[in-house]
Amino acid sequence: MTRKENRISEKTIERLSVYRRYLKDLNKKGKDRVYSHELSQIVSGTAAQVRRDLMEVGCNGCSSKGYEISLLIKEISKVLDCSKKENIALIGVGNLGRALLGYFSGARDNYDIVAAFDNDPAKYNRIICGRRCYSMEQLPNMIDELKISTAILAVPAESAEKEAQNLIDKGIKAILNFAPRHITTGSGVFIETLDMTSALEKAIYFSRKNT
Amino acid sequence: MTRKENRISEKTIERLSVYRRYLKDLNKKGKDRVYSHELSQIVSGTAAQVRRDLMEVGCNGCSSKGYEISLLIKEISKVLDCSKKENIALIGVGNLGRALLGYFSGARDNYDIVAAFDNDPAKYNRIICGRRCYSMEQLPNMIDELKISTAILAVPAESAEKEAQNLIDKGIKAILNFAPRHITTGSGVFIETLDMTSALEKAIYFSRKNT
DNA sequence: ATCACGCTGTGCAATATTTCACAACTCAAG
DNA sequence: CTTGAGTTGTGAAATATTGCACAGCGTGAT
Ligand SMILES: NC(=O)c1ccc[n+]([C@@H]2O[C@H](COP(=O)([O-])OP(=O)(O)OC[C@H]3O[C@@H](n4cnc5c(N)ncnc54)[C@H](O)[C@@H]3O)[C@@H](O)[C@H]2O)c1
Ligand SMILES: NC(=O)c1ccc[n+]([C@@H]2O[C@H](COP(=O)([O-])OP(=O)(O)OC[C@H]3O[C@@H](n4cnc5c(N)ncnc54)[C@H](O)[C@@H]3O)[C@@H](O)[C@H]2O)c1
Repeated sequence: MTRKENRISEKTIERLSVYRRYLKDLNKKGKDRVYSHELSQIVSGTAAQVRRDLMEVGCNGCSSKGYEISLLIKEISKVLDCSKKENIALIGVGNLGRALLGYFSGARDNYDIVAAFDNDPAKYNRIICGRRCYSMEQLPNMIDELKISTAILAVPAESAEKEAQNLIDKGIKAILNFAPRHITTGSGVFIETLDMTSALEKAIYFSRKNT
Repeated sequence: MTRKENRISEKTIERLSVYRRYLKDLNKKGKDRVYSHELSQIVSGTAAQVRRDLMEVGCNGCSSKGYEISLLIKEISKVLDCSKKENIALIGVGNLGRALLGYFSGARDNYDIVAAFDNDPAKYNRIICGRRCYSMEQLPNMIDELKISTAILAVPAESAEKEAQNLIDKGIKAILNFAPRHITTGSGVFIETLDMTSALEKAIYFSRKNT
């Protein structure tokens, strides 16, 4: 029994999130069982890959009848979710930040953007999309008070590294970064950068290269 | 000499885009040469990987002096860019769409969101972030007229598949999709889905699992 | 009861991607 | 000129990820 636990890969975690969202949809539509080949279509993979992913959450499938949807949702959630609702902080309430705030605050079961932060005094104490915008000075207190461990970073590229380091210093454990900057971290903090520009340039490239 | 050309991988294309952005920054700062190990830091890879990526664009490095930045930018651009400026369409001018429009229209060298489309009549003909919003009926004409081959899709999840198919039917060759839906396509159309929700859920998951 | 069918779980093969490691090269200093 | 430090280009190894294929099982039809 080494220290190296059964670690689920990043790719699998992403797919589990996608499966769950789809399963919740199916559930609402009244469906109660699903086959691996149905799930495979929504992630453009194979049925085998789906079954492998689902094995990671403690394999519930039954031959010939597929997987029970509500059970699957429960098992995936047991892996993805914390026991209590997760509090998220948004840093940078600009054009993108506001859209994210409107999208992610409230309405989700397992997490919620509970506070927004900006360094523009004009925004302090304003309520934006139902959430109050605080000054950066209030960040440490709020992190402690609300037990925030994950942050969304939507500040300009120039400030991204500085603010990321700031977040890490204050105890944040994961950052979803929208600034087009790679963020280096020695610590065990998880950083996911969603780089829309490179995604768009990739799309443009393949618009010419495919078929 | 088979039909199977020297195809550059998706991952490499993404990194080339990131390198180029960084190189342009360095260039502005007056730097004129760069080593592979410097570039490796901004993509959290190894120097060897960077050198491999750069070989794909026609290896320009010189031992002991590294790569010449302006040449590298030129060579990467030769791979990533089309000869003329690429015209992009935005479908869905909601909260996210407006942010994207503000961010991606104008100011870029090699591409530009030139037109926005929505199915909400209240938005028709309004100028948003400097770009006119058209009705969906005008899409085919604009695609032909402006030779648009890449589109950004920012419509609600329920409409995403339908509108994607619509785009494909009208001749679009690549789609950057922000709706949390997988889009299936038999044809050779390139589809990149940026799923912010699964990215956030991944971050939340690893906020607990790291270290 | 039996059989055929279709699905799951999984060992193993196949790919894809990354890293290692080193020969070859450049340059500056002595 | 020679040496040494430092870098590139790249074959080969190492990993990571995916796909194949089949045994085994549950189900419904006969
Ligand atoms: N808008 C988009 O669609 C889009 C697309 C791709 C990438 N991005 C990236 O997302 C980030 C945000 O983009 P945006 O369009 O919302 O920019 P924005 O300029 O509209 O908003 C930035 C916000 O961050 C605040 N801010 C600046 N420095 C700060 C700091 N040090 N601490 C806290 N807050 C700070 C500003 O006051 C402002 O409210 C940028 O890095 C941008 O490159 C945006
Ligand atoms: N806002 C965010 O930060 C965010 C984050 C993650 C994902 N998304 C996804 O991005 C997409 C857009 O999000 P949003 O917040 O901008 O939504 P939104 O409701 O603000 O905007 C949607 C826009 O699309 C238009 N529209 C609807 N159906 C259309 C159709 N068939 N053809 C053309 N236009 C149509 C609407 O009129 C509206 O203007 C959604 O799929 C959402 O799930 C958004």
